[in-house]
Amino acid sequence: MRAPAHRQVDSVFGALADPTRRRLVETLAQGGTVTASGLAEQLPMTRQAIAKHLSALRGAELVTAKRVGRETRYELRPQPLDEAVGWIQTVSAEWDGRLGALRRSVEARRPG
Amino acid sequence: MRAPAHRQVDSVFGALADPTRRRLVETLAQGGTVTASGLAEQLPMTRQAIAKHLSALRGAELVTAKRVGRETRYELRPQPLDEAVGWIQTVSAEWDGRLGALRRSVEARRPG
DNA sequence: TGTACATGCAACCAGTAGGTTGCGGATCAG
DNA sequence: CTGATCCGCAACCTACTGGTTGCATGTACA
Repeated sequence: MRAPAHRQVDSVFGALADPTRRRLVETLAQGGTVTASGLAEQLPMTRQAIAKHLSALRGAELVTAKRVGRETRYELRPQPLDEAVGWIQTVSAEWDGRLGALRRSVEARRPG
Repeated sequence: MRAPAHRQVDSVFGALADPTRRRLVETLAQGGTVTASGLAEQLPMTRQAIAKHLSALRGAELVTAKRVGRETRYELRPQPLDEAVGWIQTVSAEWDGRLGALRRSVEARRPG
């Protein structure tokens, strides 16, 4: 792995920050329309706007693009989502651990 | 619950999209310095910039602010992170389910 | 071959986001 | 009281982002 995990977490959270992009991810997860034009029909914006969003998702490696004839099929690739979940769980665990330590210290201080 | 979950997911992913903000969350999770001035000393930017970021985190309810004397103590509040993880897991589950259905259909079609 | 559809690329535009500086108001220490 | 902090608010600037339009390319098909 060439790129450090930080970069990926960054691009993944960045990609997920936009509601339209999350909507696209949801649609792709459900196996919905997989071309930019098809997706554009379901949303109030241009095909090019959708294409840009798909490009961002591809940048985060959340989506793969495969050209089939004259159309481009997009497919979800959920692995990078694990990176995001991993970051969150690390932070949560650290926080919980610290809370646990605090709790123990309080109980030690007040042994009644 | 007054605010629909969508809004919260939106603000949470939005807050987490910025590297500086994630850094702040990590520091707070480790129980590090909890005032804007203190955090500013550890990062190459102004106290006001940090304050803005903390404001964004507070907007996502990822952080609570408590005034103590002349300083403001910030504390992590990890619950909203669960919303984000929930969204991701929903998407992943749908995708996996669809892949499972596809696999079953393929096997049914090719019963050798 | 000619027409219609699906893309990609580039230019352009308005709004927002991240950052800075410059205040003025509280609060603690001497 | 005075000075040193710590803070919040507001104005301002720049860069990026989300969107649009226009155009040129490539593929399907009659």
